[in-house]
Amino acid sequence: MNFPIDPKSTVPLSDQIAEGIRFAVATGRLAPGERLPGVRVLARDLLVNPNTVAKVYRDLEREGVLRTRPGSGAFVASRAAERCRRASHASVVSALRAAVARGVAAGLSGEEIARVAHACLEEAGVHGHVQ
Amino acid sequence: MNFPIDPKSTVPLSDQIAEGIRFAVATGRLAPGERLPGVRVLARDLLVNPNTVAKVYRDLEREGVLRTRPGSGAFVASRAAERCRRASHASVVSALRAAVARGVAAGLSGEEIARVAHACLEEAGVHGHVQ
Amino acid sequence: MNFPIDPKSTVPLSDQIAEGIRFAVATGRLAPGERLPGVRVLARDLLVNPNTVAKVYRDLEREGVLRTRPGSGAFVASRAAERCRRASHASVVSALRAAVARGVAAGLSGEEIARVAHACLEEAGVHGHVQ
Amino acid sequence: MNFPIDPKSTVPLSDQIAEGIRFAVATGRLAPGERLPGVRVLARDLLVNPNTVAKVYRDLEREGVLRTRPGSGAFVASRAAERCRRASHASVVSALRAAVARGVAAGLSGEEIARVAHACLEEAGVHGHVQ
DNA sequence: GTGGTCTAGACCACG
DNA sequence: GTGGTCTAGACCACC
Repeated sequence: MNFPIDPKSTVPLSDQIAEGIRFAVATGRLAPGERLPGVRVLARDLLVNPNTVAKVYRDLEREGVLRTRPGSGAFVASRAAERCRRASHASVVSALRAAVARGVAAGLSGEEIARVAHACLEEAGVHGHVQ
Repeated sequence: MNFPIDPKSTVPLSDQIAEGIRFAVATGRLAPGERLPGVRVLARDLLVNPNTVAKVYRDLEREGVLRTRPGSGAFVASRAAERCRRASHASVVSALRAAVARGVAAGLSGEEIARVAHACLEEAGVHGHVQ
Repeated sequence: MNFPIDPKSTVPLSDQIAEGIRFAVATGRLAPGERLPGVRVLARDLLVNPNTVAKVYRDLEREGVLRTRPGSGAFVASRAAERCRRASHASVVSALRAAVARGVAAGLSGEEIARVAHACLEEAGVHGHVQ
Repeated sequence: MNFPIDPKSTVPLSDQIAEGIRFAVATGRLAPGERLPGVRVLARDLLVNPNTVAKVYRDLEREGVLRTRPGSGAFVASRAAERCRRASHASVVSALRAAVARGVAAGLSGEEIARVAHACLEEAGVHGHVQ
């Protein structure tokens, strides 16, 4: 349960945190049935207000990703992995689409955008090839 | 002066409009010295409140992209092109970097991310190659 | 008819120009009966829109400082000198009072304010003494 | 957080409020780290619209005088005191310089200007000596 | 017509 | 409760 949060981003903290959790579930870093850190603990880890984390847990419960049992905490729902994989993939696609669109708007050619994307991949250490 | 605005995005309208103008300047679609549409005109075009556009003009003036002369209009500053090119490029790079990071967080391999990026490029019609 | 104008000041251009004329009349640099430069001429000199100068002439006429004769220009009114002296003195006093008040608000002591005032006088080359 | 506001002045309310805050910080009446009154509270105190105060806070944040934390309030930045002292001093000097220049333009001698300045100091109760 | 400022009041995310 | 953004509409000085 360690993911980066950007308080200055325009995307709401709660959305960022929810995505972080969805991704952790999607990749198996949080297994179905596993217990999440308590609201206060996670809030302190992320330097965020407990209310914000509580809202995230509530939202994810409604989304079917978590099940919260009052008094004993929040747990990854049994069917959550597949659901999160789909959501994560869609979110990545839309982020890439937006980034590419931004490059186009900035007047970059496809080659230039591809070159930048390549650099980003290398920088991330995942070694995709962009020619 | 035609760029898309998404009122439902979490990024503020004023930021979107400012970026649209920066991009237009960066690509030369708005030349140094050229006059921008009036606050009320652009506001009507973008289906936005005049105050929002006014704020954008004011911010871009402080940023050195525009020179605004009350009573006569807002104009692209002489040194704006290079400044905007740098800003635009930086903004594209950071968007791509964030998108790739998101892909990594979602557990995608470099190849998968590259494949998606390729698809986005094709979809955008700029035909960069991502293998 | 040469006085400085600051387009970026919050005080309206027309007020600044009107004051410049009042001061010129008060000091005799514009004598009663003398003809002022034409609206367009003064506007070009001051890098200002003719409408603005026209408004100033109108205002000063209503104030009794000028008399405009359609077709032949604007002239300093006969009783204008004394009137302008009074107005100028009042304006100087209020400017000084405001400046001192600002110094007090900034937490400066009377001695510090006096020292700064002294420096300003010397800088202006009029050699008043501030101890 | 008590300073006078003049709604009839040509200088914008927001500028007046910003200066009031800068002065308070410069004189230590507002210490680094201290929390400012909420936007709505200060607005009510000054008989001004909350948006106006919000604009001031935003501008002062950009200026590095405040650090604003959405949801918890606006705070005096740690390095703000020195910055404000400089800004305040500059503002006082320029006001005095302008007032003296005005006196010179009005045809007053250095002695006359100094006498008026003296009177203003006494009137302000700070007892600087202007001879 | 232009931009600049201000008011009034709404919604949102966050503490 | 906090600040941030947006809408709606007003007045002003200037072109």
